[in-house]
Amino acid sequence: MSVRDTHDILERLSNLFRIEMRTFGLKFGLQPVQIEALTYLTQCNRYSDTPQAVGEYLGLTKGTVSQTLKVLEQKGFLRKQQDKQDKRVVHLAPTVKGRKLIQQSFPAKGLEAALKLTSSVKVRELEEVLRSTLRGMQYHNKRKTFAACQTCRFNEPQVKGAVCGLTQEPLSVQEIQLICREHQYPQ
Amino acid sequence: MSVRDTHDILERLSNLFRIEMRTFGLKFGLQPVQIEALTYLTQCNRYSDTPQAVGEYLGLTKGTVSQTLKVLEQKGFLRKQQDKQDKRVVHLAPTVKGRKLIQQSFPAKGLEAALKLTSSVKVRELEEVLRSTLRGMQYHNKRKTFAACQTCRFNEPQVKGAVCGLTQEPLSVQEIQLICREHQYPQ
DNA sequence: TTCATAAAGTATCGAGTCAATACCATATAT
DNA sequence: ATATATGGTATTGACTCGATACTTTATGAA
Repeated sequence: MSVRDTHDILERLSNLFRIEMRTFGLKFGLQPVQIEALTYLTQCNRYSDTPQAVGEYLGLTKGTVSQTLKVLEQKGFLRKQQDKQDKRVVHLAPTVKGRKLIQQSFPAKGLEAALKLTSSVKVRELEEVLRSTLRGMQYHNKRKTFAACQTCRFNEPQVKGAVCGLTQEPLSVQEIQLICREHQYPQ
Repeated sequence: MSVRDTHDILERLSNLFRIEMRTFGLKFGLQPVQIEALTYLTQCNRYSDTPQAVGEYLGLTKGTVSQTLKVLEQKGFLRKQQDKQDKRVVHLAPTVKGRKLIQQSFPAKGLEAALKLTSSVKVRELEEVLRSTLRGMQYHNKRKTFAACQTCRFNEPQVKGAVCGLTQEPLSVQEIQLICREHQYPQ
C-alpha cells in the first residue's frame, strides 16, 4: 500500500465524479463546469458569491467564468445583482430552479451505500483524513482554503453569536456553515 | 456529519485534482483529458489498451477519444499498433516520453504529507472505504469496474501462475496488477 | 460461399470551454 | 485631481465533446 495507490483511487474517484456530472448535466443542457459553479454558489456566504470568487474556487480565469455565469443566468439558474456599496461587484444568487437542480445532483451515487456499511466512527476518521488531504493540497499549491466560517481564524465567537474579525460583522448560525473565500485556518 | 458532508469533501478534492491536472498539463501543452488517457494507458493490461477501452474508462464517445489519441500520438506520447488477430483493433502503447510524463504528474500534492501524519492502519481503512465507494458508484451507474486482474472473478490461480478465465491465457505476476476492461468482481 | 450485420476506428461539424487580451466602470491612493 | 488598481465583460483562437456519417474488418446466417 503506497501513496501512489491511494492517489490512484482518488484520481479514479475524481474521474467518476466528472463522468456522472457530465451525464447528469446533459439532461439539462449544462456542462460539468456550470454545475460546479452553481453548486459552489449554493454553498458560499455573502462575501463569496461573486464571479471573482467562483473563478478562484474553480481555478479558472475571470473571463472564462464570466461566460459560464452568463449561460447560467440566461437559462434561469441564477440572478445577478449589483453590490450596493461597491458598484463594480456583482452578487450571484441561485434561483429556486437552480437550487432544486443542485439538490438533485448527487454524483456520488453509491457513496451512501458504502458509508452505511461503515461504522460512524470510521466515517468520521475518513472525513478527517480527506479534509487533511484537502488542506494539504491547498497549502501545497498555494490555493485559498475555501472552507466554512466555523473553522476560520477570523471567526470570533462572542456572547451573542459569532463575528467575522475581517468585516466586524455578526454571523448567523446558518452563515458560519457556509464557504468563505477569505477563510484561513488558525495559526 | 452527513453523507452530504463526505460527498462535498470528495467533490472538492475532485475539483482540485482537475485544477492541478490542468496547470500541470499546460506546461506540456496537454489538456486534462489527455493526461487522464495517458495515465490510464500506463496502468492497463494488454486487453485494455485500445481506443474503445479508453472511451469506456473516461466515459467519452469513441469519436472524441479518437481525437484525443491523435494528439497524443502526434506529440510523441504514444504509439499505435494494429492488432495481429483482429485488424480492426489498435493497441496503444505509451512511449518512454509518455511514461516519464505520467511519472512526473502527481496531482495530489499534499497527499503524501497528509498520509504521513496518519497511522498506516487508518490509511488502509481509508483506502478500503474509498475502494468500496468507487465500487458503489460504478455499480450504481452500471459502469465497468476497471480494476486489476488480482481481484477479478475470471482470474484463476493455478499451480504455475494465474490464468484468465475469459481468454484462457496465462497472466504474469506483473500483469495481474494491471487494470482490465473485462474486470468483474466475484459473485 | 455469399451477403447482411456488427464492431473498431476515423473524419467532420457545430456548440461549448478556456486562456489571453483588450476593454469599461468604479474604487482607492497619492 | 489624477494615476493606478480592481471587478467584470467582450472577443478571439485553440481545443473538447457529442452526433453523425463513413471505412475497414469480423462474424453469423442462408
